[in-house]
Order: sequence, then structure tokens, then C-alpha cells
Amino acid sequence: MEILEAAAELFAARGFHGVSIEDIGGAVGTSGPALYRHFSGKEALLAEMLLDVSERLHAAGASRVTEAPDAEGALEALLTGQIEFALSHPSLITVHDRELGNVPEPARRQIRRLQRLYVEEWVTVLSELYPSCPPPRLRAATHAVFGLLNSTPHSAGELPRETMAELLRDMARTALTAVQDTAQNQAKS
Amino acid sequence: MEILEAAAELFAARGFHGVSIEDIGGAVGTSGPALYRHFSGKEALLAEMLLDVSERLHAAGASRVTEAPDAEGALEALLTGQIEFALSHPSLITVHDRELGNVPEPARRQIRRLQRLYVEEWVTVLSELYPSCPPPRLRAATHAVFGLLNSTPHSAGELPRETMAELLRDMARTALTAVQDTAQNQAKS
DNA sequence: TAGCGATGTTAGTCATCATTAACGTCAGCG
DNA sequence: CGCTGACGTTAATGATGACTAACATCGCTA
Repeated sequence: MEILEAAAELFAARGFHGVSIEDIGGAVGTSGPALYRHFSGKEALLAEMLLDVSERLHAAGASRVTEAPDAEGALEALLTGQIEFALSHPSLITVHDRELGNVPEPARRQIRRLQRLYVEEWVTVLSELYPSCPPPRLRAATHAVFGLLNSTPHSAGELPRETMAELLRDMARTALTAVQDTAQNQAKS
Repeated sequence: MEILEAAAELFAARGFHGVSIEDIGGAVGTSGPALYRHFSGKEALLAEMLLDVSERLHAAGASRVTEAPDAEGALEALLTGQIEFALSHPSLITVHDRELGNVPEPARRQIRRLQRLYVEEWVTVLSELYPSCPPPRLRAATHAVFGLLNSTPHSAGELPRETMAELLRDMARTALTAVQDTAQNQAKS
């Protein structure tokens, strides 16, 4: 929906509370209250936006993973999917990890659930690649990789898209090989 | 200052516009307008907060780097400094890269300048380690590493602090070794 | 001890904003 | 033709919130 696109840009730039219904309306050529024909309110709009993102990430991840022949392939698929999304929709990525707190409760739980599932997809794949690594460590590593990949909005335009995608993929893949290096510290404690 | 600490927590949790002057006052035991004895306004408060963070990061980075014997040591110092800061002040980190847009213009430029200087410290050190890498690529890699290190607020409590610090350091260090792998692609294009 | 400067307090004031009301337009279809 | 439902529009309305005013308190020092 065009409205959600525009709202994402605005939310990413100024934050949920920094954007008025008028602003969003203005961005799509209508004025203000027209949006209530499409969304029951500002928070509902945000909820739908985040729900959609979480679903897309989770679903894309799931399908890519089950299609992969082995764990390495699955990781590759997850990386590619996340990078693709992050490069294509930087503002959605930004809003997705900033504004969960502004989603009202029925939807918030569901979004959290999808996010958790998505993280667990990564953790499952990583568990297979690094069986000696305890899951909490893999979870932390996963969040770190998300941070790395989602840095995209901060370095927009520094590099051509394909180059950027490769750089991120290489850095992420390489970073993950470090996850077991100090695993002994974790195991012995 | 206690006020800035409290405000940072609140801004990190709900965003600049999602926090009222009353909220901040309440968090430090006074009520609302008392804050105007210490700051000329809400935006000025944010400006001071971000300016302070940028200065601390930049200054700490600079001093650590000049003390280091070689480029490897300098990178190590930068990593340690950033990780230390990110683990100690997660909400400042969060606010620092979310709310620049809400800082009014005289101060914004200065914060941007400090941020740029800080990034350039990293790029300079990395240039020494990977001379064949063009600076834009190193800049993108630096932002990616920041993203990785600043993932801390998202994985709070998953691991004990020391373990987390080591994991982040190892992942970041390792990720950076990937920066030259595909550098040929960049060089030949 | 009188006065002052720093710091709070409570009660406005004035904007902004989400949301609703009341009122068109108009395409499609009976 | 005339209705209906989708979609917009421009006024309220009612909160909330930043900021200011007017008025304490109180430690300090002349």
C-alpha cells in the first residue's frame, strides 16, 4: 500500500510520535483524516506495517531455509534474504526495530512472536553449523549480525548496491565464524 | 548529570517525541518545568546529550589511537573503547543514532562533525591495515561494525558482560578481515 | 539578619494533534 | 434515474504537551 510506504519513510526519519496524521496524508496527496478510511488509527497503521514486515522476513526466511540442501546453504539463504530486504527497504528495517514499543498490545505480542521465530530460524541453522555453541551465544551473535546487516540505512549511497550486498554478506559470514572461537570460555563457565 | 541519564533511558525507550518534559522531571523526582532551570528547552537537552556522547566517543577514540604502537593496536583500542561504551551506556548509544534529526541546527552540525571525525578515525586506522581498500568501502565497513557492536541493546542479558564483550570484539575483528576479500571487485569497477 | 541566587512549585497559555462529525462526489448498478 | 458504498473534504472537539509566569524555599554571604 502506498500509504504504508510513505508512512515508513516518515517514521524512519522523524519517529512515530514526530509524524502527524496530516503529514502522512500530505505525503500521499490526500489531506489528514482521509486515512481513517483505510486504518482505524495511527497505532493500527504502525501495527499493520510492523506485522507485515515481520511476516515477510519470517516467511521468506522459512521458505528459503527449507529449500536449502544443507546448513551452509540455509545460512547463505538467510543472509541473502535479509540483505535483500535491508537494501530494498531501509526505512522499514529502521522502523521495525525502533517502534515496536509504540504498537498497542494485541498486535505487539504477535509481532514479537514473529521476530522471535525469525531469530530462532537463524539460531537453528547456526546450531547445526556450530554445535558446540550454546544457544544464548548464538542468539547474541544473530542480533549482532542483524545489527551489521541493518547498518545499511547509515551508509546509504557509499557503495553501489551490489558491492554493498557482497560486502555485507562477506562480513556477516566471516563474523559468524568467530562465534565459536571463544566458546570454550562460555562452555567452561 | 542525573537528568541526562534519565532522559536517555526514556528517549531510548519511547523516542524523543514520545517523552514529555513531565516524564523526565518525574524520573528525577522533580516535576516538569523544574528542568528549565537546567536546560533552555527539550531540544537543547537532547542536543547537549548527543554532543556529550559524540565528544566522548571521539575523544576517547583519538587518545586511544595515538597511544597505540601500531595500526593493529589502534584498531584494538577503538574496538575496546566502542564496546566498553556500548555495554555501559546502551541507551545513550541508542539515542545517539536515532535522534540526531531532532536536534536543532546550530548543534546538529557540530554533532555530525564529531560523528564524522570518529568514523574517520576508524577509516584511517583501517586504511593502514588494508591499504588496497578504497575509503568508501572502509566507511561502509565501519558503519557495519558499529551496527554489529551497537546491537547490544537488542541482546541485553543474553550473555554475561565479559563474554558479550569478547564475542563482539571477536566478531567485529573477524568481520573486518573480510573487507578486502572482494576488494578486487571494487577496484576493477 | 537582610538579601540574593539557585532551584522548585503550581497555574496558566497557546500549539499541535488524533480523532470524530457532517457533509460532498461519483462510479456502478438496480 | 436514483441509490449506495467507497473515498475525500473541511470543521469541530478534547487531550496532551512545551513553555512561561508568579510565587515559594533556602543556603549563603555581606
